[in-house]
Amino acid sequence: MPELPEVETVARGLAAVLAGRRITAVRLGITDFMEDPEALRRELPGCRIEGVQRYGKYLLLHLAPANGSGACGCLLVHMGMTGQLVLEPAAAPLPPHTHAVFALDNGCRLRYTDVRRFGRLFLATAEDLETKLAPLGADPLETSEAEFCVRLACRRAMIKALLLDQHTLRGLGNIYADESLWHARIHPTSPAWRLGHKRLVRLYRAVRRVLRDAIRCRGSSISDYRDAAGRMGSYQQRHRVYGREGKPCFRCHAKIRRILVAGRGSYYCPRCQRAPGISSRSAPSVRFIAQQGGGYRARLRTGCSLISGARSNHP
DNA sequence: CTTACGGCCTGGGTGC
DNA sequence: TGCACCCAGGCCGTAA
Repeated sequence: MPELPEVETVARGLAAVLAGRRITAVRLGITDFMEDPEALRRELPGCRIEGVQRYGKYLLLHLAPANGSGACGCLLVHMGMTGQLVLEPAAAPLPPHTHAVFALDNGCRLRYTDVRRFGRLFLATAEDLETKLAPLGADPLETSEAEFCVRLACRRAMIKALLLDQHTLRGLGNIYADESLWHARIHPTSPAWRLGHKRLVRLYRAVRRVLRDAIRCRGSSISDYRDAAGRMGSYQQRHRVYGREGKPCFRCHAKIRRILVAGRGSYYCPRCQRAPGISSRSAPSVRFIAQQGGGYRARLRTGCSLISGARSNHP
């Protein structure tokens, strides 16, 4: 399940090798998950790959047109749950469920393999790119503590749902949301606005630490994930809660639980991550907000308006 | 507008 | 052996 760290790992792996390469041929298999397969077949051959970029969970291959004329395009790849984008010698045998093969001018090929076909392949114009990417929220690794808090502090939804919501923050998925909440000792069903500034800061730091560590480990390989060279990541060995139902918490040895939050299986420690509203001692609640006085709320208000203004000028 | 929820995509794994 | 069913995660439409 490629989330931010996995897509970042793939993007880095591809950027090193793909920059400057030309696509010589395109071969497609099952195309029902591509928006316009004909456009891929028609437009891609001859294109030069200018660069590779990650945006949330999207991978962007920036393209220069075949003969130097015409509009620049961008191949947008979302790897869904089981997508793999792998660069390998053209002679390697193609694994099952390979649905797109891009031959390159250096004898290598880039293949897209996806068992579930929950991924997306899309040839985008600058305009398409704007439509797709502008609504996405902030990148947790490029966001300041203040902006992170402002985006969440005025929301009434459950914190786990918000971490998963790509319009609030881009790049987090189920694994890293759960891991971050464990590190920050926050219960997944806590309403965001009840967390208070202190916990939001803790969450901000946890999210960034988890994502950075996961990138360092080249991502988590739960089932299908492989990097651009076809290698597994190793962050699954560092998972503290994800997939560990019934096993002891690394901090307190309580049994990890699994509940459904926002329709997703969510793992947490019932002792370290207290349910909201149960312990009046630890709940931030109304008293906390009252203590902060108008200053805190005023900062939220101005912050919110700043954000909504800044939202429209994404790349 | 915000939030909650259900359904959809697909096929591997499980249990009978 | 075969079959039905559950589930994964992102995203979208709908309803409150």
